[in-house]
Parts: sequence; structure tokens; C-alpha cells
Amino acid sequence: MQIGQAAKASGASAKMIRHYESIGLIAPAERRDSNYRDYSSDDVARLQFVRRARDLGFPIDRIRELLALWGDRGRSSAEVKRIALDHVAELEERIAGMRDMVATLHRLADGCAGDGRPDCPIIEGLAGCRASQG
Amino acid sequence: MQIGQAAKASGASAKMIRHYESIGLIAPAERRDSNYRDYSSDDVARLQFVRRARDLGFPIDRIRELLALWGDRGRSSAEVKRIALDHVAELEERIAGMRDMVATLHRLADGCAGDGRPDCPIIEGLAGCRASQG
DNA sequence: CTGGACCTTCCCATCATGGGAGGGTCAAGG
DNA sequence: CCTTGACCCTCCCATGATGGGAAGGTCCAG
Repeated sequence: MQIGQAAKASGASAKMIRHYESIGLIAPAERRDSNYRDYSSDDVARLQFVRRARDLGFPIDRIRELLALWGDRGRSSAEVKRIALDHVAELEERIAGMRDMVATLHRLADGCAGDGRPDCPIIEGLAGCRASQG
Repeated sequence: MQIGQAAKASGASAKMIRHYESIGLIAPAERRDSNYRDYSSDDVARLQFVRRARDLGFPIDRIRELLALWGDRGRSSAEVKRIALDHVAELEERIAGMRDMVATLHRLADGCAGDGRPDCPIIEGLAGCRASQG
């Protein structure tokens, strides 16, 4: 299978597949005489694994670990779970940060008339309680 | 004031201040004979504005618009509010995406024993319901 | 006059991804 | 046989916001 088919089948772009190979996330693909990459269904399964992990927000280095565990018959599910829960904790931290931003923005926006006048608590909030400049 | 003082006073790093200048977010600073940048307290106020907007997650291009509105006596608060609420919507979209990830991860992790055995619904989920590879 | 703390510009790295140039491969059809 | 078009290849550049560091200039205090 050529890279285009592998891309469609896995949901990763051809560009990404080459990239994953170049950074050693996946093993170099077989090559035909034409120098075209050649993918097996096992290769596609690995690419799908990577794509699903990406869809869950795992960074590449974590996916590297997960791929290794996938192929390790002697793995313990505890290792996998730890990686997953660490990632959850990081996601929740980022969510909390963004929620703080949203809360602050709502607080500022609630006091803003949103009409044709220039007076605006949002600008004032950003300016540190000085309403205008220049 | 030199860039180091301006950095401390504004909360933006000297590196960032130069960067903001290089991309035209802020006007080029005055220069002394030594070629050192020279900042006024108004400059610092602008840098603080930028930093606060960054802390609220606004991307640079939005901050560009907000800075323009800050300096525009003829602005309408509706414009500011629209930018802020657009940004809130974007944040909420990202939060929703991450919450979906967290929910999926929790669903997978809940079924995972997290012990010494290799059986792991997390790996299986990523693999598309095929438990092992290699 | 020297040391150290500051400043300058310029380049590189991050992270994951896309875009595009310049060129090779291959199958179908005139 | 040759062209056309759809693939593929590698290599470089860009994103967005930030940090790191090299090589060199400035300035003040000892």
C-alpha cells in the first residue's frame, strides 16, 4: 500500500506519516524499487494507534511510550494507566487555566455595555484600571 | 528605563519585548546613543496591557486589535466586547475538546485494573480493540 | 583598566502540522 | 511511443509564543 492509501486508512496525513518516521516514532517503511514507501495492514494499525492517541491529546513522546507498551507482552497495565492518568491531570490543569481565563473575561464583559460608547471595563481591565491611552 | 527594568515592571521578558517590537505589536522603542532601548512609563503601561491580554489567552493578532481600540477615543465598547466574547467562545471550544478527551480517557482508564497484568482497555482502545501487537 | 552586569543582533529549538518547489514513477489513453 | 495526470520523493520554510545561547558593545564601580 502506498502512503496515500495508508493515510486514508489511518486518518493521518501522508505528511504526518513521513514526519513520524523521520522522528523515529514509527519504524522506517519498506520501500519499493521506485523508492515509494510500502505499508502493510500492521503498519496501518500502528498509524491508527498513533492517530487515536493524538486525538486524545497525547504528546508524541507519550505516544512513543504507549507504542512500546503496546508491543510489550510483559507490560503491566499499571504503567499504561499511569501514563493515561498523568495525561488526564495535565489536560485538567490546562482546562482549569482556560476556565480561569473565561471567568475573568466574563466578569469583565458583564460590565461592558457593548454599545457605541467607548467606555469599556474590558479595556480598563487590560489597561490596569486606566481607561484610555493617547 | 532600560529593557530589563521595563521587563520587570511589565511582567514581560526582555526577550518578549524585543519580539513584540520585531513583529510590530508595539512601536519601536526609543534608542539612546548606546543603542540601548529606552522605555517610558507609557511604554511600560502598553507592555502590561499586552501581558494581561496574553494572560487571558488572547493571541497576538487580537491583542493588536485591542491595543488599537485602547488608543482609539472613537471606539465603541461593542467592538471590544465582540473580540472578548469571540475569544471566550474559542476558549470554550478548546475546553470542550479537552473535556471530551478527559471523558474518553476516564472511560478507558476506569476499566483498567492498573496492576501487574498486561491486559489493558486503554491500550485496546487506542489499538482499535485489538489487544496486542508483536 | 578590569570585571561584571547589562545591552545589542542573529540564529536555533520547541511542538505538530501544513505548504510548496523541483523532480521522479507509473498507468491509462491518444 | 508519448503525453497527461495522479501519485510519490526529498528538502526547505512557516506557523505561535517563547526560551537559549553565541559573539560582541556599553557602562559603572572598584
